[in-house]
Amino acid sequence: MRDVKYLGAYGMGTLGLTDEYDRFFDELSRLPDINLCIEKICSEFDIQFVTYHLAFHEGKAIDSPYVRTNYPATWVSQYLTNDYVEIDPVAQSGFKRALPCLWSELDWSSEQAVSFKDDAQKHGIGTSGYLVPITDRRRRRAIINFASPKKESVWADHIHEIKSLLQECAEILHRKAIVDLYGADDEKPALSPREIQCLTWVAQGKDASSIGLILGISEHTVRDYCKSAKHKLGCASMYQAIHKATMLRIIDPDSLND
Amino acid sequence: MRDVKYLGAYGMGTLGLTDEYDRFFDELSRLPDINLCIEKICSEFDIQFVTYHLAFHEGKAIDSPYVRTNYPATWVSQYLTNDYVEIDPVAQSGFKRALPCLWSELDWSSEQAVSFKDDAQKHGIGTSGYLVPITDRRRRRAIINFASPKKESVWADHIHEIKSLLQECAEILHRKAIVDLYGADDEKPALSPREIQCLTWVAQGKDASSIGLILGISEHTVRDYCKSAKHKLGCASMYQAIHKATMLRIIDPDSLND
DNA sequence: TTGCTACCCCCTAAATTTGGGGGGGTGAGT
DNA sequence: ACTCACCCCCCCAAATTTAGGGGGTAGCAA
Repeated sequence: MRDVKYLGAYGMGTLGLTDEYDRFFDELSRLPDINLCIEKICSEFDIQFVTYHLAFHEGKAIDSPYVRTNYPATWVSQYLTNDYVEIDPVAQSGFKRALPCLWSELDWSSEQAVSFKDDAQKHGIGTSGYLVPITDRRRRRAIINFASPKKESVWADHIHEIKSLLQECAEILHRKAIVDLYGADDEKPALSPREIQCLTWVAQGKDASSIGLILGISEHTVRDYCKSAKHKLGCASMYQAIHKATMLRIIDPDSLND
Repeated sequence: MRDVKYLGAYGMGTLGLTDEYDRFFDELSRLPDINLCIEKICSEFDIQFVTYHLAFHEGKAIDSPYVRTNYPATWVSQYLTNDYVEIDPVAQSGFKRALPCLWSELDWSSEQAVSFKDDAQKHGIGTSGYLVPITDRRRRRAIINFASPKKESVWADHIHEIKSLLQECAEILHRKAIVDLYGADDEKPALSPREIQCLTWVAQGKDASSIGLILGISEHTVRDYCKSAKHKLGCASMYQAIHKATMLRIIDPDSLND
């Protein structure tokens, strides 16, 4: 492993940090395979396991998360065939929250979470980890996890120094995954927040005037947002727009609780 | 392994066969765990691997197929982290077709399929297998696979004798999975074929009169189906009904090609 | 036989959506 | 200074949906 320097680590913001690593990130971006990226990240930052997990494929008929990891196969298999994604606090909150955090900051109190943690340890997964959630402009959600056998206190310090670097790594992984899945980086319909809100309320069964009241805007405006959303999605009717937005998971009732 | 008798196997229909196995199926149904069922099925019918795979959880935020298998962990992991579900001819056609078939009857000609098959063999999966797809009344789709290292010709004969027994096993596995996931066996909204058709066309952006033409019924009737579907789904508006039906995967554009 | 339910089919008046137009305003990026 | 995307508001005629009201059949169970 080459010598690592963490300069300007304390609250310096992204620029000071990533400048030093421009070359590293550049090389990382050029790797042909996410698995290679994962290896490179591990050796660069003294991390044991890195996992990239995209919540869903858009509109696929078969549920299959996009997962890339260097976890041992036994653990991957165990995780899948026990539906641990429903239990794992890291996945559960990771796909909801917006900010990165240490695994230790999450809620591990439930009985299920405890036995999950035990099982993870049995499979050689350390209890120290760092979670970076990503929501891109097309509302795809992914979580990137960095895991280590280090003691929590040591790990927390380590993370504190490299958190913005890991954020950058996470974003690179996500970009690569998107390219892998969809070819180009992006292009498609990106609805505005208001459009999404209106569509979501419509999908909840509200009519334009109620939505106007809820959002504190005119019902005409609500209709305008629906109209533009429909156009952006390239749909012939609002029904189709609702269907498509649901398939693309643009409509997400959870977001109404914000 | 206890002595197995396959009587009345040739075109006898289900009754003659399953009667002999009433007790076996009864015991199978009572097992507390799908994995135990899988073991029992393997030893009863001289099968190496059994896999149960439900295509999706209804309306979950995170894609996670429900999989239960006795495949080796390395293969499960490999399958997941290489998105083999997108390649595997068994999964691809299994989630579309209605009738069981031998793996050998599927299309393995593509380059991807060939390398997939090679990789499977490297992980100890034989090339002989039998696929049983299931679509239940709530339109959930599952595939159940029975795999063996036997030679194809021997395997085909073996399957020919026990196919209706395996069908029954598949259905038991599915019922157990549904109980596992949703507690009770079933209850929810079951839309009529016409209702589903209308909803699906609406979600494609068609209006009532076009749908009437397509289905060869009056546009009024189309509206009636939409109305009753909306009521069955307990929705306030058709938009909500489209959203819910999409989440529940009742709307499935694939079905329009039938 | 009755009664029930699920499916299938049609109609009309009232309400709503659609698709077109017209105005504003802000902030970010070039 | 410009464009562009977002945000916000309004109007109107035509088309569509909604929510009632009618029918009918077939199957199943009491």
